[in-house]
Amino acid sequence: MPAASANSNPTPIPKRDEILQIASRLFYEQGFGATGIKQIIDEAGIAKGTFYSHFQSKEQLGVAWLRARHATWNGWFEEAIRNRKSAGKKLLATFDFLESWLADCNYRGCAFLNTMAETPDFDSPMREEVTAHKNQLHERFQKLALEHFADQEPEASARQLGSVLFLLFEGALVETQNFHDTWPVEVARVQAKKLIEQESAS
Amino acid sequence: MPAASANSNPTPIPKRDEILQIASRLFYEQGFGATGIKQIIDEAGIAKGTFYSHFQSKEQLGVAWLRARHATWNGWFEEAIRNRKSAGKKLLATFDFLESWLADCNYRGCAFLNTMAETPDFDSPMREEVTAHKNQLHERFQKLALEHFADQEPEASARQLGSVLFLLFEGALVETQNFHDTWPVEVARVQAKKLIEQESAS
Amino acid sequence: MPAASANSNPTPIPKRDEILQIASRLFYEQGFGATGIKQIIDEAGIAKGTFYSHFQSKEQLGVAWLRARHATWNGWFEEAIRNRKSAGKKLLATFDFLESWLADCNYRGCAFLNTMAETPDFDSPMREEVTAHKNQLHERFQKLALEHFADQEPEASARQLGSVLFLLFEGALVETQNFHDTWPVEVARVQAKKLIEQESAS
Amino acid sequence: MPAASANSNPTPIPKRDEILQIASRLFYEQGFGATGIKQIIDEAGIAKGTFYSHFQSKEQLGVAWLRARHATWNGWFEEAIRNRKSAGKKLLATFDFLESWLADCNYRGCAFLNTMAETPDFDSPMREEVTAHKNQLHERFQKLALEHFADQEPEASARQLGSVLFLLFEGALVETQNFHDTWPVEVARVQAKKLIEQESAS
DNA sequence: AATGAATGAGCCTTCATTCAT
DNA sequence: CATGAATGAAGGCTCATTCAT
Repeated sequence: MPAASANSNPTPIPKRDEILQIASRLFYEQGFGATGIKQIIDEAGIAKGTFYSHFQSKEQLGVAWLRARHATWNGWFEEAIRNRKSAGKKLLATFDFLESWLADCNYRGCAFLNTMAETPDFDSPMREEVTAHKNQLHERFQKLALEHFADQEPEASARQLGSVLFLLFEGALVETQNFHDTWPVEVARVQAKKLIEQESAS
Repeated sequence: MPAASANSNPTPIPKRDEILQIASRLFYEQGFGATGIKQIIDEAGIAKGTFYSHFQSKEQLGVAWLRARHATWNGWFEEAIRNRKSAGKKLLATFDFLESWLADCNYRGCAFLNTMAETPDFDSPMREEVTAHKNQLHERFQKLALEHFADQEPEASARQLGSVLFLLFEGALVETQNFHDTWPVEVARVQAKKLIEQESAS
Repeated sequence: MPAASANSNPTPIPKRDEILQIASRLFYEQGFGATGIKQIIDEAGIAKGTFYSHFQSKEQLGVAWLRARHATWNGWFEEAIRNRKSAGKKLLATFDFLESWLADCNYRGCAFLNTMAETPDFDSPMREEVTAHKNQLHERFQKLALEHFADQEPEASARQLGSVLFLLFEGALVETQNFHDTWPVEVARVQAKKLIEQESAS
Repeated sequence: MPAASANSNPTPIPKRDEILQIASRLFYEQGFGATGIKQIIDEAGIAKGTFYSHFQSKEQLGVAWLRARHATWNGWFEEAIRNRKSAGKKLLATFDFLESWLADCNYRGCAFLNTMAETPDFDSPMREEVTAHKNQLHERFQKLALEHFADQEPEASARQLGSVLFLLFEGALVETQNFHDTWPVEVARVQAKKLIEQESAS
């Protein structure tokens, strides 16, 4: 037995993370409400009590899921636009990212919007995560828009364009999920290109 | 007893309709999954068996709900744009309607998109109702766009604009629900106006 | 098959009553809190849901138990004093009853006081049953005392004696349960006799 | 580090005592069965294992609670009668003490009788504490009665009176807890006075 | 001593559906 | 058509206790 790092467990994933990982998959694929604690602990191979020693409640697990998802998804998003040379190119690239991500996730769509749909209470902890996530995404679009339109448009106008691109992004996301077809992304991208380039040209 | 209007029975509301009406309210406010049969029959004041003599299953009730909702919501939509004198005006009016409807429903949003979010199976009966509803709405936007842009744009371009307006509508809908604030509708309306009028001007 | 009353089921005990009967035994023997719904339904041979179609909640079952117990126990009490020729004799007979009942129930004591002990919340539905039961028992002692002392004592004094006999009864009950020995009943009876007869003599 | 009082450790409260103190409050207020280990360790700010290194089991903690409670309550009792000049006065003073104590504890009543009620097994360790406590209290009443009635009554008669006063005390205790009203103490005190003084007079 | 993850049986309650009446 | 008792799996969560660290 030379070292613990040899074969089987190179730091065997802290149990809490394993639970979160399994739950994340199930919440995303089936929905938060449709996923029971039992399924999570069965797939994790642990006892009920073990689960509750790691998470106060199912809702707290839901919050942890959305927080982790926020980091993960933002990572994908930023990575996808990182190499683009300008803010305009980055804005356009978001729609390429949208298309490939939605195909990859089998059109299950946005974990946050799906959660919002089954969480009517606006003040619930999970809804706060949803709002925070979308707020940040909206701000990201605005920041890119401000950068791109800075020298040709007044700030208010640039902000409006950032919001429009955000809404096109969200609309395309939701309708691609709905139709299981990426035509909405294509439509949005075409319009986005027009907005981004036309303004430059005028 | 020749006619139902004869004596004892002023046909108040057929029981099936009453159940559907109550269920519709609950499904919309709380979500389909979060609403139990028990609550429905309790509020309707009927027995379990009575419910199942009217509806095969909860899912069938869900389908009936979405079908009725489709008719109702489309009625609101058409009514809201009926008086506008041109297709362009009608397209713009859809955003006014969106704003007032979302405020009226306490930002609970779209019954169809909410249902989609908690129904991962694309082939399920309820998802079919969702897809059908959004398909028709999209076609409505295209039809109006074709009418409005008919003489100044090629058909493909008009269709693209119809789809863009649809995506702006859907994006604004979803984000107004999310933020409990109508700024997204305002953003979408401003852009919609630009698209509708600018094209006319160019 | 001549009649349903022949052999097996002469009105087979309504299921609700059977549940109540089983639960009553378990609540009394083990305590309300220490008895789980599972044990009740297992002994009744029914499903969880069946239980909940008969009783709203465990607490409601508890209330039903105490109400039934009130009727049963009062029946025993009244039966035990029924044949005595005078109010004084009846008052004395309550202590004979107390002794034989406590031995019969294996010194498990009073269902109501036991329930009170594990129900700190004074306003809870089960506590209300306890208070009502003891109130009525107290009033029974007072009524007998008024009858017995009517012509030799002012009313207030007769009431005081009724209450004293009630407290002796309750004290003896509780301490016989505690010690698993009926000496407290004996002590109480001797004192009761003195109070009942001495007053007559003075 | 010769003595524990040296530097860092002003020995605030030994941890075991702190646990016991917290548990005592919770057991008394909520009942033994209704109080979970988790609540105790949470309020004590310690870990599960720490708890079990101080107490073998919940039941052993229960025993420790009752032993400590015995000492505490007896202290209150003795303190309350200490200044009275005679055994007769002391006997009477027990009812004054009863009244003020029951009001102070918010009518939660006697920890021992409450525990008895939820502990059907007569031979269990906790029941032994209950029996021991009540035995000693009964003996205390007898001792005072013997002292008070010594020269006017035969011993057996004095003992009987001691037991009667004990039963009145217990009955008043239990019914004051039940009714959340001290009338039972008042009734018992009036009778006690009569017994104590009348015998002296006869 | 002290930690807190792990256990597994148990808590009370609700689920959608069926079926004998 | 209507009733509501019956099902059995599942819901989220707590229980007292153990044990490797």
